[in-house]
Amino acid sequence: MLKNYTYQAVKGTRDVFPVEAYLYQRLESQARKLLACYGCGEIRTPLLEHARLFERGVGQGTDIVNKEMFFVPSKDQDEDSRKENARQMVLRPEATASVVRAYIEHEMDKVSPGVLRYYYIGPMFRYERPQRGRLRQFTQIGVEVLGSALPMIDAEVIIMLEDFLGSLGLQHLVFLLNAVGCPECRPGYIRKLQVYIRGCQSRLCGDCRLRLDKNPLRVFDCKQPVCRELMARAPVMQDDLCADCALHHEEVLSLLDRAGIKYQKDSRLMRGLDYYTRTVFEVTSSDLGAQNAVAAGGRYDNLVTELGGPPTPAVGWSLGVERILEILPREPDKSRGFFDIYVVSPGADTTRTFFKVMALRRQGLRVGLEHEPKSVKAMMKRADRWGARWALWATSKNPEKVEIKNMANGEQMSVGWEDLPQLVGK
RNA sequence: GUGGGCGUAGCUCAGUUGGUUAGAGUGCUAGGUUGUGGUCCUGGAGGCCGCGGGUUCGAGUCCCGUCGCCCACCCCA
Repeated sequence: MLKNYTYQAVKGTRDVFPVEAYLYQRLESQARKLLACYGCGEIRTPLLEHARLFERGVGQGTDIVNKEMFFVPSKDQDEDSRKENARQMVLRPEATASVVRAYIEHEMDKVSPGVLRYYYIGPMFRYERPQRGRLRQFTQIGVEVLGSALPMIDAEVIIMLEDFLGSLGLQHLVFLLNAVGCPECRPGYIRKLQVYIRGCQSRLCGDCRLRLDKNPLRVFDCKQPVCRELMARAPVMQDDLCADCALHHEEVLSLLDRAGIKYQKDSRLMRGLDYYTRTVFEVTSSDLGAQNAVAAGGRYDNLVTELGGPPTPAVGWSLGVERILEILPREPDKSRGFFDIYVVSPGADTTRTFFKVMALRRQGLRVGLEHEPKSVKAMMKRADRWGARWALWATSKNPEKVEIKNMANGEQMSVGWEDLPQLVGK
């Protein structure tokens, strides 16, 4: 809107002002509280990682590393090597690989033997075309549990997620579950699937013909009616699970049943990341647009060795904070209660009032004070808009006393400055 | 990367087949109420109609370009 140059937020990023930031804070503190009950400790890994980590960890064939990474050129490269080396660092597109990297790098299996439970909260970056429910910078809350292959851990992690989503009072959620096998049984299944798909290749859409060789499992995700219909009769992984995977899956299901978790088995559910084994799951919401996944996760028993660590089975999930916020029931009054006290008239001695207010703030009261006040009427309006609980007048006659009005019921009284903390205190 | 839609007060949007001074609601502001908010009434401020070019006597309106936003595909949280 300015003449020549306008500064605006980078595409796919958003500014969050206090009213909305408050919603983030509440969601995050709820998550921290609940996850701590499950024994998860917070882990903070850098937003910057080497591209190699995700190429190896998430997988070369995935969109996330193929076309969605934000590359960060580093400063100390000379011009000649810049082009090549520019691919070295990226803003993290997800955090599982980072957590595993940190786990291996710090030899946590030796530092703290046993099952380790971590959670993280923070921004992720993916270079995608923005749309509803899809930002280039978005926030994830995630959990990673390392060190156990027991089905009970799968169940625990899933219950944790269910518990959290349930505590938010979200409606219209669907919990999808699948088993995707392991290196023992998956390759055989994929060959079988390819044979089936090849059989009806001519009827598939163009995209799916390409997927056939690159990643046949993705054909299950296709939304074309023709492909869906054909894939409805395709062989499913579940019938080809090896004995261990089948048993594991059964036990997870039985635990979830006993926990009273409602889920749908979905043999078409294929996570888009290469590292998943055995249990995968996804929570979707019909209140969102096309990007309807609220949370997703699964078991990744081979990722730690893949990244050079000791054999360490693991499970985890992550959820999209912005997507949660979008479907969270909105409260009508957003900025209610921002101030405990709002000064509508500083009186004759404004400096004195200034320091009185400072003293109240040091005692933990949230006090609003305008240094260039308008008419009292206007100030009252502001006090109301901020949702202040009390409006305050400093009186010129008696500087030790103030007039104070309860904004909720209109009652007004005269008290000393020193009485305020007790009167107003929560 | 591919489609489709949309850019007009801070915000949500009207704006006739091109026509002279671009509107409403909300918000902001001042007053009605000589320190008192949430209702009501009255006044005021606030717009190069995204940007650039073209057609025309005349463009918010038509054409071209460009930038931006949104939605969908793809993919995912």
